Amino acid sequence: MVNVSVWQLPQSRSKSPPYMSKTQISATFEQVAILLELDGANRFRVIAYQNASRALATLEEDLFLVVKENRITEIKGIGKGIGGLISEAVLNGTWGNLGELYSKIPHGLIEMTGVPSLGPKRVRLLYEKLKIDSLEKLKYACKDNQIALLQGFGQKSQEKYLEGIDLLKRYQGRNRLDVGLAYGRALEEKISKIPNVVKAQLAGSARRMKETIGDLDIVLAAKAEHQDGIIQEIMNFSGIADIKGQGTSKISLILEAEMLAEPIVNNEMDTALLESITERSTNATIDAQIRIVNPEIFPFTLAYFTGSKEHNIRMRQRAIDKGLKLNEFGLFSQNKAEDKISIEAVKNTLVCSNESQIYKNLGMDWIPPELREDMGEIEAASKRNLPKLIKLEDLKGAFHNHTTSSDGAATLKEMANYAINLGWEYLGIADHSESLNIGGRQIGIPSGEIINQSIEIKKLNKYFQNENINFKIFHGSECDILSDGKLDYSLDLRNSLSHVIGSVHALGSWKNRDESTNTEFLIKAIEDPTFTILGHPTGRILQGREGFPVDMHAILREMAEFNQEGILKAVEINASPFRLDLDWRFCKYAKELGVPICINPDAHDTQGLNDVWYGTKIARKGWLEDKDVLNTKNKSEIEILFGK
DNA sequence: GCCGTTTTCGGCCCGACTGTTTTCAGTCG
Repeated sequence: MVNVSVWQLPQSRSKSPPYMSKTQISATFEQVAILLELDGANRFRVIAYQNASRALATLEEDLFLVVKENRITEIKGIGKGIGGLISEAVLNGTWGNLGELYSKIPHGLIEMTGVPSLGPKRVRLLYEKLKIDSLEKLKYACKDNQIALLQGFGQKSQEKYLEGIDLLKRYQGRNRLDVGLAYGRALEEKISKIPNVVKAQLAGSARRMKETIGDLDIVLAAKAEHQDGIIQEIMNFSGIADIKGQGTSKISLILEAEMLAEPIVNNEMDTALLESITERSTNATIDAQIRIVNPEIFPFTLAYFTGSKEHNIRMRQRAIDKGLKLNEFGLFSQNKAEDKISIEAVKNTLVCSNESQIYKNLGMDWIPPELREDMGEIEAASKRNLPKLIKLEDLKGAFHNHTTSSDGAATLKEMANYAINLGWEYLGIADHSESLNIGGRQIGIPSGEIINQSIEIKKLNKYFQNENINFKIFHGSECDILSDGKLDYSLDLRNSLSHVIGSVHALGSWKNRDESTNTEFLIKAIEDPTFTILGHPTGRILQGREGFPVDMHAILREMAEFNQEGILKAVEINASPFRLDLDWRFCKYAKELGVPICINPDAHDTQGLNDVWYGTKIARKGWLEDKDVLNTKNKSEIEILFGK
């Protein structure tokens, strides 16, 4: 979850405790886990740091408070050792003896583990035996035939590493959800068309709708006698950059852009997904794993490879508690499963023809894939208490959209017509405010000109009324939150609008300040009486740039207080697949606090309105139901809320 | 390094595939 880019221990800029934020400590522990692995540490110690990192990232409470009250080891996954480190980081701003680990491991080893089939153990061995501590040195050693001569290595490993170094340059790491889905659906469809394929379905993080996708997992069901032939057909697909591995039950491929050559025909997906395909650099690649199983095993394999890993661990534990054993081949009674692993064991499985029966056998409701992150869904499904997740059809409009008056490509009228065709009851227009400049060019609407937009909107609304069209345009603004937390435009102007979406655009000063200062300024903006919705709360661009540091839990708590007093302060899920900000991990907390969430496409053209598809998926991932989302309300309800 | 209603030790999810071995360790998901 944490983007690891700088390999050093954070230094505090604060003059008094808390010296470190939970985000900083969480990111540090993720790095520590990697360094420990390279150091040859016990693998469970590595896992302990990974778990602690995750526990901190999902901690809703104020960390400083937890540390002060000596409750740090009450958090599951944090014991005496790691708890001590956390307290020290928060109260003193120091990191115990972690500094030793950081200076001991050459950081070049980290990028070496990125080479396919080269892991921490072998990287360490290469470093110890040949003093290789960078990709360059590795490349040289391969060409110089040094690797093949090493004990435990050979000619094939050497060739693989050399190839891997080149592939690494084309590999972009994770991919945005839209890009991952485009590749995933393309491969899924191609495989489905092969004769004798009973079923092929995308699993993994793409099925769980994670905001970024590492690699693709596809589960393929076919009768045993057809499997070899099908594997051969897949290997002959165009658009395969490399074959990483191939067995009787699994193929591991690297896909390249040619995979997308044939258009996807899929009635569920919208144009936004198809558009994303063309935006993709043609030289980039994505990894894909295909599992081939007999049809009766399919639901188990699908569930297993949908994950997440954390969800699966809990599921297996639950099976054990019930005297059963769950794996990717079936659900067995413990005694019958003895000594029978893998495909042989299937003869003893409890028959489940779909995923829902697997959950049922474990005394649970079927869990939608988006929720399978071990964020409380196991408990909820056991108590038959899962949320009734929001659907795309529940949306009645959206509030954050642009027109040609600022940096949009479509006119007010074009945007409105498209929204009407989507079946919406309203469209909120929120063009940029006066201060927004990009590259010296003014993007936002000058305060003197906003009246023109207002007149045009009133005219259109009158027309809709006269023609008996149940549709209204709400005139808002995406108003810049300036670096000191003040809002752009005059108070009078903001008061004249139906809604004010406060967004940070000039990220510079926000990225250079610490978390608590940013949180303070953002709260100041939210407190402004004209402020309605917080736009793209951190300013992140997925796979592009990190957002500015801010304590989102604290922000949401602040917004909750206003809502308790009946004053609307909502937070947006920016539905653009480039952003998906608010992060879904905060949605459940917002929901529990009663802070309304708004799924906003931030559309800059008519097609952009379709991005609410992604926003809805992310909202589902964040446990949201229709009642938690502001833009599921109908037109008249919104008129009352906005007072316009 | 964490955890505990078989609790202070001995587990911690586990199977496929690969290459280098001649029975297995490392990597990956």
